[in-house]
Amino acid sequence: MDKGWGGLTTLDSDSLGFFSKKRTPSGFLKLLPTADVGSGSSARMFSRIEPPGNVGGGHRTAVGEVDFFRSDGGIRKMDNAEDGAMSTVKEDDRDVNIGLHLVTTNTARSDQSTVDDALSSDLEDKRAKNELAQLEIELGRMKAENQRLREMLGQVANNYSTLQTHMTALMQQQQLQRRPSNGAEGTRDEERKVLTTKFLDLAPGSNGEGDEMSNSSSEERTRDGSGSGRKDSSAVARESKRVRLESPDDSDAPKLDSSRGAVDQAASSTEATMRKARVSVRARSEAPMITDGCQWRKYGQKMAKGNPCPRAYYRCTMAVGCPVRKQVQRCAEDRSILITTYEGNHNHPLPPAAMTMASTTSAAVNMLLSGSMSSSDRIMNPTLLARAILPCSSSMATISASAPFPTVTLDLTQQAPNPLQTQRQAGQAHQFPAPFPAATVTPPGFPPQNLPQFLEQALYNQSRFSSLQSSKDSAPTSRLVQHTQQQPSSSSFADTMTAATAAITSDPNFTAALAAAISSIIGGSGSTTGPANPSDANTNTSNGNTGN
DNA sequence: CGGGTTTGACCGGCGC
DNA sequence: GCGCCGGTCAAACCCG
Repeated sequence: MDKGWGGLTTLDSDSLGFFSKKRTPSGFLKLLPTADVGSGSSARMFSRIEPPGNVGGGHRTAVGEVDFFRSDGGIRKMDNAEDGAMSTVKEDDRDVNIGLHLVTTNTARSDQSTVDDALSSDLEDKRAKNELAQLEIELGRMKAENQRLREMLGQVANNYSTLQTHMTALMQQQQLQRRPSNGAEGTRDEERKVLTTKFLDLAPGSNGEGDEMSNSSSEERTRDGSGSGRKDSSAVARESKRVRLESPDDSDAPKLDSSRGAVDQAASSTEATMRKARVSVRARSEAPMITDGCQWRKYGQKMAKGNPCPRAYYRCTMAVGCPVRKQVQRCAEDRSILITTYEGNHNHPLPPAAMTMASTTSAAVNMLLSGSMSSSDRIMNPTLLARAILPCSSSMATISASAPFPTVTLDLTQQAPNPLQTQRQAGQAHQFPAPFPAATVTPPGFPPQNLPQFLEQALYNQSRFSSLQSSKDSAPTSRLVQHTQQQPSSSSFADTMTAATAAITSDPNFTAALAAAISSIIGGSGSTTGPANPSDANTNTSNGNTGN
């Protein structure tokens, strides 16, 4: 099972947990393939659990002790149902979504005992083979179903993320309008005007231009390059040409939810700019590449001028024709800092683990690159932007004017000034609604309910880092989890934020995890999927790079 | 054997 | 026009 599916794996494991016991005190239980009950329903995962001896279907089953069966109307319990294991998955000629029969095999039948003894060895072999075959079949079916559920959940998360992005942007805008202007801000207005003009020159078409964009990413790219009047780089020009050749209609790429319609339209104005813009994430990490939930294939490496460390080029391989590229390079001044620059827009769903943080951070990215946040605030209030991106961190977001593309730099390497200030900032920050539905299953071994779920997810990512490290470093590195577990269950959101901030700033790996989460959404306001690259395993960073 | 990485070659933009 | 530079390609290589 894919390990990169943090959120979904937990969901699956939870769902499967009930089915995971293959034995009862009295005998085997088996998962059998679901009968053909159609497709498209997440509830159609398992059909029945049956004793191995009944595989052939002709074996009379003992009295069933418990027999849950869910038809369209719900679950009913059939006590002492005879022949329960072979109960059809149809009921009243209607397909049944889930049938779960728990039938024990502890009753020996005296009338068949002699025959059974004589044929016991053959039967055992056949049973073993049948069981193996059935398990393999079921495994395959479950994998397929699992994948389908993941896609569905990813789509739901996508839709949720997009909606939340817009809502957060609106909230941010309202807060800005309500904020009374003081003297200090007045002095900054002049700077704002200058830099606003500068930024607008860098990122044209953030509002009206995108409305005319087509749905084709390649077309958007091409038109973006030529229509803006700016001279685009050759890379983008060739890129658009190649993308058009590789996937002229994106038919190969997994489609997002077809019902996105309105949301897509609302977001289309920002996507064009986001696709052109780059987002650079600076994070301390000893690993060669931060884990961001996507799969990347390295396609080149160059020595960049002015940096003794090579720059590696990656492209997203989670979907055919995904245009997203990223560059990974260490900072020349501080080689413990990993600079990851993302470009492009995913054309496939994002993994839920990344989507959780993504839904939080995409708001700021959208604010930065769309018109929902005024340009002046984008430029001159990086702290606000950073808080929008990471409400609990002291990260800074800056915009580079010298880069060929508008480049947002998220610096996750800086430390929180002090706890009080952090708390105050956290209090001012929006209380983002949990980006994931409350029904999301908490990952195993994870702090329960109280922590805001995006932090929870981030911590879960961190736990993944830790688990990866644990192969090298035997000491469990669940420091952050311990921090959060120390929080009183009734603590307020701000208190939790403060503690989380302390945890964040004290652990470089967590910084990297946050960077990874952020980066997973960069270039895509929507979407994607996939296991983390196994090679992305972070190395041990317990050397205290953050200087704490 | 398939997929990922490495690495030299190639291409286009840009500055002089 | 030339050289530098960033970015990409693709054959060779590596690895599980």
